Amino acid sequence: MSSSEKTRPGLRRTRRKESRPNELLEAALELFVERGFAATRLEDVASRAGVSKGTLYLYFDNKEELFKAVVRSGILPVIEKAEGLVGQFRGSASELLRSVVKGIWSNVGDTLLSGIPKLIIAESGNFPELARFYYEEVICRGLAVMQGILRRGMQQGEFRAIDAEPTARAMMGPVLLMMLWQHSFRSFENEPLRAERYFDSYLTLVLDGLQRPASLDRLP
Amino acid sequence: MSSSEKTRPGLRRTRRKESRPNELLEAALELFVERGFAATRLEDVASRAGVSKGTLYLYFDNKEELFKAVVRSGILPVIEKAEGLVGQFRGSASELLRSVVKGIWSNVGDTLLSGIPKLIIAESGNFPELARFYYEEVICRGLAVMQGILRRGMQQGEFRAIDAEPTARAMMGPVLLMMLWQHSFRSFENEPLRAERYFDSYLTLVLDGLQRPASLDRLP
DNA sequence: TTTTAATGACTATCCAGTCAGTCATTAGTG
DNA sequence: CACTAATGACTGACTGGATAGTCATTAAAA
Repeated sequence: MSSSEKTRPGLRRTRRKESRPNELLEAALELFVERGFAATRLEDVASRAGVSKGTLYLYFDNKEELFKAVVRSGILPVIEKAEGLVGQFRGSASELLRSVVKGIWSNVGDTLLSGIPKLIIAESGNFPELARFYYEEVICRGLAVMQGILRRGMQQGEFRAIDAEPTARAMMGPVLLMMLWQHSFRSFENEPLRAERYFDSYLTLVLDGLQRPASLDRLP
Repeated sequence: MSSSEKTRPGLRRTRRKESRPNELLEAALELFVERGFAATRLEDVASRAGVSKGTLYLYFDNKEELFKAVVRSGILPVIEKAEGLVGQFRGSASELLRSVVKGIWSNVGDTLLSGIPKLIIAESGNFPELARFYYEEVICRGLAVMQGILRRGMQQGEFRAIDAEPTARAMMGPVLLMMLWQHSFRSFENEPLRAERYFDSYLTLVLDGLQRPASLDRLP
């Protein structure tokens, strides 16, 4: 369960004040996602970033602050990007939904950042302030984006009248599931389900639904 | 972060060999879900169950075995129940889907057991064998149940032709999301979204889809 | 030469797991 | 039925190992 990390090759004791924080954040994200907050040793984080433990403490006050910095620095840029995309989009709500879902996947899901939701879920009990931060700055804003798409579709007569708030939340479920899957079960699958096939099915499901339209019964 | 648990009122040192394991399992589930595996102190588990730490070791070999027992004992009965329900159900696939989703919610989601998925997700990196067990005995069987419903609906001409494998997985997303939500974000909501409204919207979404049927355009 | 980034040995604490001893219960005896 | 011996469920102080966080020292850069 615990073993010291390999030291990244390179000169020891070089002074690189500017790049240390990001390197430490990346190493910390990797290990926190893999092992969780409590089970991650700061010595391993440091050595994965190619420095000693003392150096880590030059840049972060303590383990908890490092953890918060990992979450904050990783996730805010993404949500801002998504909000921008929706604001400037011209086209049908269905197309917008498609491109937002695929955008989330390519910017987060397919990335180390997909581990952040896992971390927040795992540690929400131990870091309620952090969970609240994530709730307000990521989840609420993310759900607002999704609700905006649904409302736009309804206004344009493209979508049925649905209850936007719970529907938006439900629609994030399959996206979250795929992110968590990456980190928990992907290695057990014989042939991992490709993201493209998954999201195509998901989009077909929510756009067209399962039930055959009654009118089809009249055809031969 | 760590404080000793309140001792449950009652006589100390009563001999209750039969009921200890379940009481310990329940206390352990509560604390593991709240704090995660590594951050849970066995002394707290024991004291929440009203015994001393030594007693815990009479019934479980070590912390890891306790953790595995929590997962195994909590989740297997549920999946077996779901499989039974599907086997004997007579009625439309839509009705079956409704009753399976609501059954999962009332038997797991609304229960402490909803913390088990959270635990597995959080600790899959530290307990790969346990994650594999869960993958094979719960997830695969659960997805098979869902695929069975979809295939039944397609055979009966009730559902469109869809790609059952990824669709089944996507359909579990909103259910999982709601379970995780309970444990991570519910306390932050001003007025928590009621499960009934959520699942009604979810079922409407997947059964009817978002897009208005073209035929509606002909109506006034 | 001065400044300061980087180091790693050190300390203080925390907790999983142990075990010698305690006492509630019950089987055995008169 | 009353009394005692034997059992084993239960306890909690203790130990050994691990690791978060510190700080005097080292050496790269300016």
